[in-house]
Amino acid sequence: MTEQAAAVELRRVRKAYEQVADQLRDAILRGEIKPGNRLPNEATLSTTMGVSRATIREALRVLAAQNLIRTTKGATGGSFVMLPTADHTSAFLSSNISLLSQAESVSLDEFLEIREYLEVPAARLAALRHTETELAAIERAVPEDTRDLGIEDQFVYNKGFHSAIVEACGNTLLLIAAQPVFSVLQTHLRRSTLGARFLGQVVADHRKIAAAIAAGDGDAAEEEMRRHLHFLRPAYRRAWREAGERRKAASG
Amino acid sequence: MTEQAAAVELRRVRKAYEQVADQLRDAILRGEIKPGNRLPNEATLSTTMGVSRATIREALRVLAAQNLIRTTKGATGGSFVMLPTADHTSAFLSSNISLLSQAESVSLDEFLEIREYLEVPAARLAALRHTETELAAIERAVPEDTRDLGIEDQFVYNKGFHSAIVEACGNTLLLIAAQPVFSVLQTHLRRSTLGARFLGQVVADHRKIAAAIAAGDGDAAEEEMRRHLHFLRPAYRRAWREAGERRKAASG
DNA sequence: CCACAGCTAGATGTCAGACATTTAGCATAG
DNA sequence: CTATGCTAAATGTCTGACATCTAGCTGTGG
Repeated sequence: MTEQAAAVELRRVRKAYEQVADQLRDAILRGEIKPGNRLPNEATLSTTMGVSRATIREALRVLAAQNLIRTTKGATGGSFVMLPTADHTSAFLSSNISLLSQAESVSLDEFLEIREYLEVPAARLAALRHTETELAAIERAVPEDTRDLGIEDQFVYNKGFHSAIVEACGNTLLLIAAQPVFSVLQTHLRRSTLGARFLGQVVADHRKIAAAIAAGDGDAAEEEMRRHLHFLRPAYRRAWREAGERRKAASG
Repeated sequence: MTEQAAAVELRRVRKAYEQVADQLRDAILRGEIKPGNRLPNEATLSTTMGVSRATIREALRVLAAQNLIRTTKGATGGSFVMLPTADHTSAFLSSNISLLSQAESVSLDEFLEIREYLEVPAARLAALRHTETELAAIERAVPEDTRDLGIEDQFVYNKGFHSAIVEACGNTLLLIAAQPVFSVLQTHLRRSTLGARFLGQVVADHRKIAAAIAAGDGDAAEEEMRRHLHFLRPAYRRAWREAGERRKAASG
């Protein structure tokens, strides 16, 4: 038997760059290196940790991809600890759930469902807590007249409107969660063809929601947003179905 | 003057490894390389993209950090496209919002607020849609008798209970969003001291919620969960305040 | 015919050293 | 005083070599 050695408590070898990344990440997470501080330069890290500069660099790329550091060139350059922003987090989340949806491990209903759980409260909170600036942004995101707008412009307004609301709700976490959901839904809708009637109704809904928010009427904002989201559902279902067919055609 | 060249439309140089990472990411996101497929090996990528292997490797580390690929050694090894799982996404989100909270750019109220928006609907959905297995998991996560449980055990049950519910709600996106919020709140609570009365009430609440879910009563589950979360608030506020003081003491 | 040890090919992991490039600040000439 | 150019310090990139891991093949003894 060769298995007697099993008692010696052996772990899988962790790759050197993973260990380096882990150590640095822990130091950052524990606050030993604070946001804005510079890490030791690559040569120093290399000698103190006993690995080559190439290994150090691979570890730094990992941390950079996680938005924990940012690296710049030049005499005053180096790797600086950075706080991940809401935008970073949203962007990452967005690409991840986009992949999940592509792989059909998340259904359209799940997207629609959680969107309602996030944006309906967001509309209420926006009505109750919005600042002047935020309200102005919301109203600016509703076009005056839709007739001379191209389809692309409509999408821009659309995105701007929903962004403005979740930003006005005063809850960063809600913002982080809601943006990616909306963004994934939109990329699907974008490939579908939409009628003028539909687009007109969207703008009309937006106008009603904006009015409720401006009036500070949380109940109305909530209700209008809920109706709006329900109104959108058939369009999303159609777009989703079409996307599924495209995918099937491409792979078959 | 040396500024006349401004007309030539120059862009900031993107680092080579970023360009490589972007190209590969796009190919993956567009579905040109499907989950499970293997990327060309590093040497091949190196020659076809016209950069050194070191550069390729740095790009691969970036993609790996974003859970888009996984790299293994050996003859049949290489870099394989991988679907990010809900767990991966949750874990990343968790570390990001943990940092945001440390930096005090997200307040406790925001955490409590969004937790309610996520877990209250989750309780309702769990009541309406749970499977046998999921219900069993929920009930297993409520201890029969709390008297012989250590504080650590209570935390384990606690975490298990909330996990079981969001898993039973049948919405992966809700799961992805709710887990990190809960997890960050718990790490704060864990460093606080909690009385036996408090812990007893927590278990009693959990039992009521579990009963409502078992009965398939969505309204009751929703209401009990809301009451439970409101009951918890003072404890979180105290824990959060203590954490703030600890931080201040450490830095001052 | 089977089990097993060892070999081998193919891939990633790591190292060392060199050179290129960028950037800020300093020194210097006009 | 200003503009120019030099220099130091850091990251960015390349090259080539060697180490290590892993699956599968291969040959051999039972």
